[in-house]
Amino acid sequence: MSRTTINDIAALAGVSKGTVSRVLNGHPRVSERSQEAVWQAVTQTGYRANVHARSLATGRNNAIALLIAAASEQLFNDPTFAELIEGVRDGLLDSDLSLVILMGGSEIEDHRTVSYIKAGHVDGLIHLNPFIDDPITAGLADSALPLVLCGPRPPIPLPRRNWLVTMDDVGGVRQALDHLASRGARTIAMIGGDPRGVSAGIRFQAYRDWLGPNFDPDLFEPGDYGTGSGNVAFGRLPDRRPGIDALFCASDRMAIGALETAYRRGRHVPGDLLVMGFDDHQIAAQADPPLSTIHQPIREIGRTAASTLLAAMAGETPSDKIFPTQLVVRGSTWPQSTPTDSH
Amino acid sequence: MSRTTINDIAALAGVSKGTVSRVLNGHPRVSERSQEAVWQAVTQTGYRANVHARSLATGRNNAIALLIAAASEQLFNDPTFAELIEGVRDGLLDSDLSLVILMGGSEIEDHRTVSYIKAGHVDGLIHLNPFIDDPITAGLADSALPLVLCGPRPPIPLPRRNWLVTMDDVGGVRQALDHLASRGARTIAMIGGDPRGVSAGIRFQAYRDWLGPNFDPDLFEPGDYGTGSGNVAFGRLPDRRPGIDALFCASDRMAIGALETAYRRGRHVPGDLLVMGFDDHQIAAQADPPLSTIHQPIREIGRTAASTLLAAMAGETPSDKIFPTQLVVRGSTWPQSTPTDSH
DNA sequence: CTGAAAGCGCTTACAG
DNA sequence: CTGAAAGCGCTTACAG
Repeated sequence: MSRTTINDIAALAGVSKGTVSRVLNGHPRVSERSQEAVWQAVTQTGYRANVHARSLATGRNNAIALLIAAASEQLFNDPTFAELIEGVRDGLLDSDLSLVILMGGSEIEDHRTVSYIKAGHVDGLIHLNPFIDDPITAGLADSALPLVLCGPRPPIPLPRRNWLVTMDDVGGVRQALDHLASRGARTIAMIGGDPRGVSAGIRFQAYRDWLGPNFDPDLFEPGDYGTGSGNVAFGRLPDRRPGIDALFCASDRMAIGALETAYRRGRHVPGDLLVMGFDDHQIAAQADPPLSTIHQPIREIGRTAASTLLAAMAGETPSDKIFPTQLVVRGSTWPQSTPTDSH
Repeated sequence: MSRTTINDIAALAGVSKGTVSRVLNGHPRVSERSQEAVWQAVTQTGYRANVHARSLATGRNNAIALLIAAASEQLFNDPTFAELIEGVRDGLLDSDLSLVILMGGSEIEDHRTVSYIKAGHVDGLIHLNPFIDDPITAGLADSALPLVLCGPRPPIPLPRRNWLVTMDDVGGVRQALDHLASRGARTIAMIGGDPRGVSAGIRFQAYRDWLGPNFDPDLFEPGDYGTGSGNVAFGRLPDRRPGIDALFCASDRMAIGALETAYRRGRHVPGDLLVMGFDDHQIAAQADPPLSTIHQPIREIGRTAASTLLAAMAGETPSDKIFPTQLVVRGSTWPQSTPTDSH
């Protein structure tokens, strides 16, 4: 009934437990004979090393944590996260590290997450969406663990060893606005992202800078990246500021919400309103009309975050990675196409 | 630089490490004097016990795993999961167990998840959405760990010690269909849920049983719980089977997709089509018209799953819990209300 | 109430 | 190539 241990294997294989350990860890100088005997005993018994004993002996955990600032419904509604997580898992696939997902949100949960990490459960960290004043990140300020941020650096102290793997927010915003301008837009409004996140502020600033003297606070409405907030925001903008002929949204989902509201209000896209999203999720291509947007290589960001962390944990010194975005033009800014249901 | 250990605390407090351990674990018989000295030393140094040493000594992990069959985009689009997870976290809040989230999907990931559990990282399991032929559950068939299923029992061998915490699928379906009938529906179509999951089959069967001799395969269309699949499914149903005057969807999101398609096709809800969802998410109340639906106490299911597991881990023998559902009537089946935008 | 000691199951220099 | 032994940092009977 009691679990088989390395001693059982040693006895079965007729070697010392030191040799068992060497075989299990792929140590270079072990005789064929020993190897065979050990593997035979291992498969026969279904033996698995006790991870705690191993960690205690080596000081390593073979686990990394995926940090998520808050587990709101919004988060779970956001395809970006699903893709980012998939990417990270991809990047970990041929390491044997396990991935522990930790979420903040309430004070208790933030505290618990920080505790878990400080208790030494993991060897490295990937933070998916640091907030501006992120309590988890803040709680780790004096940690020696390597941290990879998927997003811009928040303005608070970080662990000493940290890296950035993200995409070029500012460049993406410019691509969108340049494109709208090239399509003849004169008055471009913006619906921004969740202001708790760092990138929402950066995208807003990029928009403001691009407009320069033409910037008008009435042209901007904050959102939370979700469809509903796009609906609401575009319900307000045109009343407050007439003459809007183009709309740039910080996420595809908000753009789709806005599209819906525009439709209900009888505004024709792209006929009398150009609309752009940001993300290039599946939903963008499926929208009616199909949504022009800024493509970000989310999955690759996730993968790269993982490989960067692996490198850092191996003692290398990887570099930050900022991926370029890419303009994707579809019906919502494409005057030629007249979207119809039939045909 | 090296981490403080129990020995450092013992030295600082002037007691043996046995006493330190007793204080830390709240052992009943320790002198005030020792307690104070130890806590003082602990706070002064910021000491935290090494979890691996502790686990090795006690044989316990103080961690449980939350299993998710597959991390598709659909999953992350589903508010049910967010709520369920929140509920579980709620239920764990005043234990000091940590929650490790493990996901399956590909073969590698399923294997990895099973491995992680078998390697002895956790003391208990909560499975959020067992599939009919769930590879993770199957991999754990001979496990001695307690398992709580949030959903119906899949037709494959489970760990010996398992419990169900879920809601009454069949009752919910009947409530919906009875309600539609009471509103005068004659020909009720259904859009079903993700057929990989166990409850989708049960809901379909309940629908079929309810219709009895009136059941017609052409009235049923499978979906995946997501909005898009509601759109698609309701795009097909009326063409294939004229005369449909009511639609029951296995999720609110599919119902909203169907509502959209109905709107575009000029069908008036509830005037010439009654529509019901299932879940009672926020989005149901916000839909246009507001969606009648079947309320399930998701958050409480999550909380109860956690407390049931805690009880099982403490050696008690909790009972299964099947929560009743509740009918929620709104505009989509409420003939009196004529939804309009402007008041 | 508390100390000394054994033990949890591994890994890894150290000799040979 | 390999065994014997020390050590990782805790917990917990066992005495006292």
